[in-house]
Amino acid sequence: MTSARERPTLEEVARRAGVSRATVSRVVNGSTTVAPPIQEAVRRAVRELGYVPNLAARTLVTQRTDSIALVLPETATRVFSDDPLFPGIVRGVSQELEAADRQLVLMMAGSAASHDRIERYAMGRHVDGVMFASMHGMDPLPGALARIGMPAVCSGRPLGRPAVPYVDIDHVAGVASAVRHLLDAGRQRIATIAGPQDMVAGIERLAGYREALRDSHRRSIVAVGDFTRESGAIAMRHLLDDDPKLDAVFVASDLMADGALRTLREVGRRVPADVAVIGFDDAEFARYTDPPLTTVRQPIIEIGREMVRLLLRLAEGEPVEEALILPTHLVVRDSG
Amino acid sequence: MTSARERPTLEEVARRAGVSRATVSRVVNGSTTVAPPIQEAVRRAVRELGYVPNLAARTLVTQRTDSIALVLPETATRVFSDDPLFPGIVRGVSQELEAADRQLVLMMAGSAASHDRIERYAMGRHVDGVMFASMHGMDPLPGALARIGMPAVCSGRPLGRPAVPYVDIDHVAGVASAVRHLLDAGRQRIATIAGPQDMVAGIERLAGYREALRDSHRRSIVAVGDFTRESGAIAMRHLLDDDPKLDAVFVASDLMADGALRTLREVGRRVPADVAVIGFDDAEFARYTDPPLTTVRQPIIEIGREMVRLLLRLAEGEPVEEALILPTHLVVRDSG
DNA sequence: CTGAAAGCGCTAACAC
DNA sequence: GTGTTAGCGCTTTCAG
Repeated sequence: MTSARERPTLEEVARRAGVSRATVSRVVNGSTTVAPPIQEAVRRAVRELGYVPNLAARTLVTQRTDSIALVLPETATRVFSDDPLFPGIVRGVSQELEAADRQLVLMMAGSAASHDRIERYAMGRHVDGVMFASMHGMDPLPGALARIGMPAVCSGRPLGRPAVPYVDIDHVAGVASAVRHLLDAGRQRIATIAGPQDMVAGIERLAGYREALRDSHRRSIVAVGDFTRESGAIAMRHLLDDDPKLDAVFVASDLMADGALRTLREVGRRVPADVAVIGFDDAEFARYTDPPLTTVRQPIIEIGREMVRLLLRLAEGEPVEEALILPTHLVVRDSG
Repeated sequence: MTSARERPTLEEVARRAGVSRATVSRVVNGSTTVAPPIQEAVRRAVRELGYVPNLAARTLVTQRTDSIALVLPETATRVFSDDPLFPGIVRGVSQELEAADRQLVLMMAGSAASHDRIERYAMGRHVDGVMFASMHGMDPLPGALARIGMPAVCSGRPLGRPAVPYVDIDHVAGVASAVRHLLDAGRQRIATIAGPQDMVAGIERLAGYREALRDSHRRSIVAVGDFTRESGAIAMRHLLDDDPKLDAVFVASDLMADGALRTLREVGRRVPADVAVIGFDDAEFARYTDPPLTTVRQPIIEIGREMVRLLLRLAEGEPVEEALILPTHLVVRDSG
């Protein structure tokens, strides 16, 4: 079915068209400095031979591939779970890359082995730049790439000293707006379900909560989840055990908030009458939960787009800001 | 931040280690025929210089990239929608590729421009092989790739004369088992919600339905959706308009079946008392619909894995079967 | 406007 | 075991 048919090279096209390799190269790459009749002859030869340029050869000399990687340090299962973050980032990135006529190469690194493979891939200059999203812990890869001159950017401030530019949102301000809203509504015991503490979004949102509560002299009531719906449901139970009288909970993601809502329903607490719930993300489904979720909106698609813009400028050698912090805002619905 | 720092080449490493390029190449590629002390010297030079092989150069001579593309001719939005097919395929493919230590590059082609870009990418030998899933209409790309000797496989029989090997399921048999189940339960008026008629899964499942009904001399009642939940809900309304007395419906995907369930609930029909519903896919959520969905299970992860196996053998030049048809089986739950 | 020639960085025979 | 050498297929000065 698939034969190892010899592929024609520039050389052969040139011979057939009766010109030099250089001329064929010019025509193939759309140079205008070639006489029309010759252009035509070359094009015909290309067509007849079914010539397709060898990208590796081209890359070797031009030092560019016109493709950009987006690496998600997660398993495929996780990336394709119901977490709305991944689709949002990918959509934003796709849109912007499309506009720049660059190929998006999506890579998932759920294991150490795949992380290594991606490292070789990116360090080997198989792409012109690399974007990271959903990073855990202190991944040395962005820094390593930057060190060898490979453009790299992150979504979410990298933990540790940021070695590459990043775009993130103002987590602390976002959480503050949520907590303030709860306080204004007269809530007394405000708990939180935090995200994983190896991710900056988890850490910052918890910090934001603590800070906001400290300002109003309340005590923190904390449970930690991992951004999945299930972990939210479980965390809510813990919270209820810890303080049966809590009357509000700020949840670090809508998915976890949905899980929390389920638990509250199961134990017979009314939302928002007994317990107010505020999520984070403003995921599509937050409008359809029962009751619809009050949540902190983050411009997730915009994050994807900004990453691309940053990366392309970096690749052009232009100076770029160290960080781009996008604003969030509270979307009030029925849950709190 | 990112400097265009000169990257060391084999040459420089060789000079520093006081050996030849060939020796460095051997060490880097793990050849055992190098004396241990020299190996050590080379490794040190590599480390000190931060040498990383240039993949384009390597590819140019070896003619391989160790990466494989999975192209999904859909927009990112669609790929990351709630359709469980994409995650399943990607998971199966990832697992198997991981085992083979190949890099997966995922490409989405939601527009004509991106389809073109992918064509250049694949034809240009940026990858060692290409897998296609979720194909619409008669895409010429798989055939074009095969023609230039680039290994390619599809999931789902390509429309038209298949130019490349493919793995698919036995749609007709799967549907037949569902319809037979309905018949055995004494259902009289069995309708169907078909999938899009530009996709083989849509076409075949409808054909299976027609065939099964013809055998039992019933009349067909057909509405067509596009595999989304929403289209299932709408199609169900049409069906009810067409034949208010229908007492069963075979739906070509679980997502559409879920939409149909919603419509039935809205118009006050009980499932399965008034109307039996059978879906297709055995998606995870089918267990949690109200009522839980009877459905035709297809081994979706296995499809992904088999695609990879086929592709790798193809790439090795081994002979492969034209098609691999995986079995389905009915999973009976409460809906019908 | 076109061609000749010099590599891009690497691997793989083939000598030594 | 290790080095020498000849390219892989392309772009890009530089002449003409």
